[in-house]
Amino acid sequence: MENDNILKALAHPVRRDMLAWLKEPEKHFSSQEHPLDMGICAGQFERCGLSQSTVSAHLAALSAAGLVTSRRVGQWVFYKRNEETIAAFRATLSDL
Amino acid sequence: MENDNILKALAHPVRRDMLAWLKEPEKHFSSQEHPLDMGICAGQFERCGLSQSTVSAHLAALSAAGLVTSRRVGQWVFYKRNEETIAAFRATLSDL
DNA sequence: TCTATATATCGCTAAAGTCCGATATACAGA
DNA sequence: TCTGTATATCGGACTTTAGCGATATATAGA
Repeated sequence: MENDNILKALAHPVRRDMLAWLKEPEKHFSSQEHPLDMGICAGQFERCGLSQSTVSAHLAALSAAGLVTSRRVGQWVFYKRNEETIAAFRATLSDL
Repeated sequence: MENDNILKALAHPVRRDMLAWLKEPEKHFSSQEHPLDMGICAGQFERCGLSQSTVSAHLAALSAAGLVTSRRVGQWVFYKRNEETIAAFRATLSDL
């Protein structure tokens, strides 16, 4: 659990938005065809206005930091928050 | 209270070290000539191994983020943690 | 096997961040 | 006013990050 990757990942507003959206899927991704409890598929995040390749890179950064998990199902990749890592990170910030 | 500046400031290991050192001044800055409760003067942070100008820039980043306060006394500038901002930031991270 | 869709990766450019030495500014004290 | 010390700012080199379009890969379905 390296805090450095996490803090670098959080140092970008788009990635923070993505994490925040994932916190309330039913609120932000009701348009998704797939059931929300599978996670949110990557394409949904293009709503941030950036290109597909850039969105993919942001998701990869969140994933590398351990802030989200991903799972491929068919042609889609579904993302979910990784609450364990997030909670652990928050705990380390208690003694910031 | 701009979270963006704070997270960007925290996204650098040297600046996190600086903040951590300031948490226990007696532990890390016992060599300082001035009383520790005035704060820690900028030069003390050059122990990180970076140049004076770079250290000054890092301190400026921390200050711009509101994570530290600074006070000039004579030719020195003393830095202290800004616990209010830090606590408020930690609170916002509760709903990360 | 062919086509269509979703995602990842590549190659590139632009912008931002990091670092340094040199210089400027602020202050103290002679 | 002059000198010495502490800190800040400037200018430039270098690295990293962010963004894009194009292409590659993975999968589904005909």
